[in-house]
Amino acid sequence: MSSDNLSTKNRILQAALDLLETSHGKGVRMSDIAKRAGISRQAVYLHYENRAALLIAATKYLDDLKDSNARLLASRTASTGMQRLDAYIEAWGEYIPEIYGVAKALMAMSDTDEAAYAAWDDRMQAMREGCAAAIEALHRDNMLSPTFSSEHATDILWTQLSVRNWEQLTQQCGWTQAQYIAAQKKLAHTCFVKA
Amino acid sequence: MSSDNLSTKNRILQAALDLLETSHGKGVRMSDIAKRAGISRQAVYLHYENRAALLIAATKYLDDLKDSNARLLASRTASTGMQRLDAYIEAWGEYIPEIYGVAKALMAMSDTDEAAYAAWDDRMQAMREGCAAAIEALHRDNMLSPTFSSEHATDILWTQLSVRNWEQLTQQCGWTQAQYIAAQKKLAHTCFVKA
DNA sequence: CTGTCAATTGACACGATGTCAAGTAAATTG
DNA sequence: CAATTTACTTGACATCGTGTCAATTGACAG
Repeated sequence: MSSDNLSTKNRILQAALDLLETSHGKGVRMSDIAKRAGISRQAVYLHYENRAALLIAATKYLDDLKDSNARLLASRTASTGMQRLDAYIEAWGEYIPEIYGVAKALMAMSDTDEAAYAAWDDRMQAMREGCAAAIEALHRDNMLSPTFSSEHATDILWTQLSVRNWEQLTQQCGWTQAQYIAAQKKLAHTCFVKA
Repeated sequence: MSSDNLSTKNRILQAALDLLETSHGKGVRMSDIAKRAGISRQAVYLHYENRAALLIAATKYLDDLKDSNARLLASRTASTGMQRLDAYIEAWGEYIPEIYGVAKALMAMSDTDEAAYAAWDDRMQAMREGCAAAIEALHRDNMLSPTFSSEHATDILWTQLSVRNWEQLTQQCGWTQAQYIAAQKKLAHTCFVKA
């Protein structure tokens, strides 16, 4: 409860985030995190039950640091549906590289750890809400293309904006971040905006 | 070299495939595979160097079983670019659920095992060739929309048809296989075919 | 001075992969 | 038929990472 306690807890989270960012989420062990936080491996467990809990806490900590909610909600203030769609694609798209390391680690853990899966799924459902809101805004403007239902359009946009897709396009295909954002906007217009 | 040897090797692969299919690639241990193949855990290593090698062999074995190459190449015989695009989306789309289990396991291993990564990457590059060929066919028919370059269109189609996206749309969004195929075709038409 | 709290150290269990040596049983070969 | 080879078995053991436990230390607070 003391501020020392808080400080150690945060030092652990910061250590985890540093390591996950530089290693792209791969091969970061509890002992590595402890070493970087300047404490013993066992002491980490005084603050976090297990690896999954630590990773989950790290993503929440990162959200606060980067003020992600504010950034994503900002897109909701756009006046037209199209502006709103663009703003959301940009806000989320610029956010992905900042969470990529932790996200990768959390996704990898999701395969084996129930809690990690739930935590990641929760975030992705929140992200889906943003997609649904953007599609809904288009619909209200009577600008939603009849090609797909609102429901299907949301599913497609949600999938299109996944972290895995960002990874593939930027890491494997060699797109720059700017190309990624521009292409996703163009793609969404082509698919969802009435001609 | 004897047919007994071959038979055991194949029994191991078949056991692995059976288990991976029913468990969706999660939590299949060497001992599980051995048990199902009816041999001791250690004996598996007489046939396959390690888990990664076994998984890689299993995907190749599955390809042969399902005659995947023939099915994917068949799309190349379509006369128009659009037919070719549709045929490829359908052939690959129908193939995904058949390899899903092994694919999931191989993708999970790719995080830690270099050889597994190389094997999976190799398959994905081959899949990308198919996408590139379909886009190229559209281009030759002068039916490729000017929205994206051939290169970018290939990247987008390749990403759109990823196993992860299939997984998200069918498992998380609850799409049926038929809905998935239909939507992917519609999506590709909207994005890549000249209006 | 005494208790509490954060952290340390060393030891250890577990699960999974992978290795090694010795042994067996059946088929193959001289 | 006897010797050898082949495929496999068994049991033991190393390694790595996670997670736990008990005993100890050092600081700080009442």
